Amino acid sequence: MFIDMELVKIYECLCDRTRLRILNLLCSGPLCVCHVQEILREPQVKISRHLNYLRARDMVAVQREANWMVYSLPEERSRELDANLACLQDCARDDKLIIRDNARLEKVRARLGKDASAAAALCRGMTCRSQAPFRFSHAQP
Amino acid sequence: MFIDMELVKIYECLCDRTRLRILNLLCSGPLCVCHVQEILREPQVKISRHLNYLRARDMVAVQREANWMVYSLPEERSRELDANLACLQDCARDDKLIIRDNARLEKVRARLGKDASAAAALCRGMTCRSQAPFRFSHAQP
DNA sequence: CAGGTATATTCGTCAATACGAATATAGATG
DNA sequence: CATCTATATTCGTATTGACGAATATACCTG
Repeated sequence: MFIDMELVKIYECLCDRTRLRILNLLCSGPLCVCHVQEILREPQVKISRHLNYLRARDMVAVQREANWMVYSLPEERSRELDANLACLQDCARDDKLIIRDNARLEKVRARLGKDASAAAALCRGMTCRSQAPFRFSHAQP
Repeated sequence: MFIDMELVKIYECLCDRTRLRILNLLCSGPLCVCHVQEILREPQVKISRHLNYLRARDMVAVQREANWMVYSLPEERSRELDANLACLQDCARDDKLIIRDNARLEKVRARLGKDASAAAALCRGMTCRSQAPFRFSHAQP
């Protein structure tokens, strides 16, 4: 209804490079903090604080998954948010950083794809009952 | 090419209520400061400072017109800027403040329409040779 | 419950920004 | 040149946000 209630808030969330990258990632589906961290290659505190910033403004939703916090876009999204995320995806598609992020994201998703339950948990944001959820996927080569 | 070069800058410009309103106005064509001021009903310093902010980031262009400074969107606009301005126009179309701004804007433009040279100068951002450009249009009822 | 892993919070600091009040500037006019 | 009008700048201040280092919390595992 009023500018500040939604639109300005959206732009405030988008006007930081790290948050913009995070939101771009979440457009492809839910992710836990460590995966965001792995993809952006930024320190954990930084990621966590920006996710907190986004959460405080209802731009993302969280769900605990054992030790992991799975962040996703909120299920109910305003028209403004949807429009701006679409615009972002369109604008960012030829940005080098975003391209690199998306490439890394695909790798992570491919890796998760090997563990059906972990991937399913990530995608649904629901409980994963396998013995070591996600664990293997964080091993570095 | 890189996020910060264009996209973040755009969002920084949009993440303030006053700047967002100004940019919405300029989407309809050039305006001088006093008209922006009249439409937004905000103090002159505030308008001037935000216009300066936008100018420093190449989000608007200026042209002096006698005593008046005529602001407009830059002629050459990046794909990102165009996309985001279109998105803004779409999102803001049912915002009460924006609706009120647009209504006032139409009144100003209607008033200017009576003076062909003043209106033309505004629209083209070019010199107006009539004796008292714009003057009458600032008179309050 | 001891220890590990994933994530969040606190703390101190630094830079950016928003604002109003007062003042300065640039051009027009008489 | 004195003055008026439109706009910009400076000043002082308050708020917000970004960051890294260190620490805390929550859940899991043995």
